[in-house]
Amino acid sequence: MPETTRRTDRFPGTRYGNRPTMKDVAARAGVGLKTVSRVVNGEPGVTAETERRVQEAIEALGFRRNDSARVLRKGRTASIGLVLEDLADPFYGPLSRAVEEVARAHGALLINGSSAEDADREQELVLALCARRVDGLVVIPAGDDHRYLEPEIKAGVATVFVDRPAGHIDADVVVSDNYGGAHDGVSHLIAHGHRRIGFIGDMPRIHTAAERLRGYRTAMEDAGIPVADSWMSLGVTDPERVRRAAREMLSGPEPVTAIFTGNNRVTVTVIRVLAEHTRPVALVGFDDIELADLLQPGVTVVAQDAAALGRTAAERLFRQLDGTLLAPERIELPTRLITRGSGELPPAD
Amino acid sequence: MPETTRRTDRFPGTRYGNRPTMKDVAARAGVGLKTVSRVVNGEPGVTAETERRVQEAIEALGFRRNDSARVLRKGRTASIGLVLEDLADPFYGPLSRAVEEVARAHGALLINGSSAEDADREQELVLALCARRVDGLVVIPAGDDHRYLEPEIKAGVATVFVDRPAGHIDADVVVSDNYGGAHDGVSHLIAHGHRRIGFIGDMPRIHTAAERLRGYRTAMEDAGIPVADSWMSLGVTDPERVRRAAREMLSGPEPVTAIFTGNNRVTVTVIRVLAEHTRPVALVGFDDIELADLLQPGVTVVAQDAAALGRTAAERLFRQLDGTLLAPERIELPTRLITRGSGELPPAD
DNA sequence: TACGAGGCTGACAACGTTGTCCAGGCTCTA
DNA sequence: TAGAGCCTGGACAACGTTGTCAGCCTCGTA
Repeated sequence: MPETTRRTDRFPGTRYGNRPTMKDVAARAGVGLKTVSRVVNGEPGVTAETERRVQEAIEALGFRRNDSARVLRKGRTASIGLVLEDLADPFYGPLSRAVEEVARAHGALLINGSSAEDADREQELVLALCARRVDGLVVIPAGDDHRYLEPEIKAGVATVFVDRPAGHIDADVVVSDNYGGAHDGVSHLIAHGHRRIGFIGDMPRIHTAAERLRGYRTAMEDAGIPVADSWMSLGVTDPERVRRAAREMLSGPEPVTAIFTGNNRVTVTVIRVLAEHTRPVALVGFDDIELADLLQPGVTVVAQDAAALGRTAAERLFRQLDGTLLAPERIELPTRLITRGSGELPPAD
Repeated sequence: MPETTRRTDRFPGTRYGNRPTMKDVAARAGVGLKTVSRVVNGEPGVTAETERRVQEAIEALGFRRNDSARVLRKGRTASIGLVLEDLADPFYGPLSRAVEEVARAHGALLINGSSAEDADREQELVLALCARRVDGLVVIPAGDDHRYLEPEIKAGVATVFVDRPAGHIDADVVVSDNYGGAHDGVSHLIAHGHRRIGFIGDMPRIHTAAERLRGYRTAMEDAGIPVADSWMSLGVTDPERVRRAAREMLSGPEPVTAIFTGNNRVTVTVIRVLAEHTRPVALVGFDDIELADLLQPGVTVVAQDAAALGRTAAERLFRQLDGTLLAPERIELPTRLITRGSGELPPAD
């Protein structure tokens, strides 16, 4: 029975049960505490025979090093935090996975949490992660003021923002070329003869939404097409309202012949609306969606590389931790137009 | 400047930078260490005036409690681990999110990792989580021997397996009714007149795959239909081989008129094959897929409730931690047949 | 006025690990 | 054979926090 058994009496709430400690292992192996530490960490300076005895004791007691104590002593936790909007969103799965792979390559674990698009919850999560002393943070911001992070960053928490820039602080950020992608997508529709093109996107206070809107506006302007207010629907994101917005654009006095959708969720809903619609309407969506190629017609999209966003951000994070990184920077990854049919439909008035 | 500044000189590797500690806060506020602890933890027995002074010092120094030290002292980490196959798989997103929500409701953080369907990596991850002293583990097993977890469970790490049962140990497990779901799906095809029904699934050493295969076999048997070997393709999972397997079934001497697919990835590939195929072939797939309703025809599926799996497992985990839970149990959640068209096509010979 | 009760506060040890430093035993050489 | 140098092992403090406990101060009451 390990020496530490008594503990439970004093802390009935503990869940460690009676985990053996290095002290217990040392006692059983008949060696000093530090010798056990050396064996566990593969440090040199231990005879093969002593090592064998220690290993045997470890085995017998089922000892496992307590990393909390280790962290306390060493100062590094070898873990990083990832705060995103919603793990269940198919866009974030690959991103999260990419961050994890990079972390793994650096021997770090990933702690993550969903902000549910709520600024307070984002802050709560981030600060909880800081209290855990994660070495670094990858944050997909929900809020637009991140000054609360200043003391943390000053204290050495590496931080990289992804998908949207940080608010009111100077930090690394990795984003997609939202403006350029939207510009490409809308120009593509224009090149196929469309002039009355609708836009359905999120609230412009969200950075990505604002940039995509700007891409739409500029592409129209570049082509010399004045935009009617009724062609734009902003801040609309729940399916029911998207559906209504789409129907209005399609049936107004100046009905659109094409729609550009600002994110994957909107795209899916609009596809449903168009499926019920008799007149063919062209569609280009921001973000790729699964099975887009199997629909009739295939859905033309402006695709972001979610995995690349995550990978780039995580790599930058670890470069901050290495100390090989200098000033905060903004990195923009290109988007890719994937033509599948829906964006190449001619205007049908 | 906080007193702990010196630290950096001694441990140049540390990333804490110079984080103020409670000691620093105490010094600045002119109070004792324990008083700071009381304020930080909202314990009673502190005058309003003293509390104000402490809060002020906390603010000024940017202090944040070090949870590693707290954990070491208290014994509970208020974090749980989730080990799954691949975060990027759309099936696991909602599951992971559901686990997170339950954890959040219990004030715990979620640490997760992908095993990449590799048994060694699963073990490595699980043990790393145990070294962090997570309070509990939710595991979607990749390997089939979990005896390595015995000392951990004995030491008090709550453990729940999801989606597939644990190997060689007695532990809580939450699974879908894979057998029943597959039986329903295949019976549905039979009810629509099919007799030559193909099955494409994963290796039967994977529990879910074996159960689904059993559902297929039993449904056929129940209908008195002998199964030709050429109708079954097992252990096939990469797109190229699935494609080949499907084509062979469709063109053999006894061509199938319907296919039952064993998981979402297989289903997607088979949909692609059928899209190029002239003769209409019925299809029912295990697992729901996004946009399945928008394809022509809509894809009939046997849907699992991934979120419910995660939620149920996590709740059980916390009941283990509460101590309100008794013996390990196996919980089976029902599946649901969603008819959308592809499963209702009549046989076309 | 003296005394006890109760409210605040702080000193101290402990959580399990690792870095530092020293002791003792060995080998090797002059 | 003595001294230098190396190798192995252990004692001890420290990481930042919390539980225990004892001391002090104030207030009410006899």
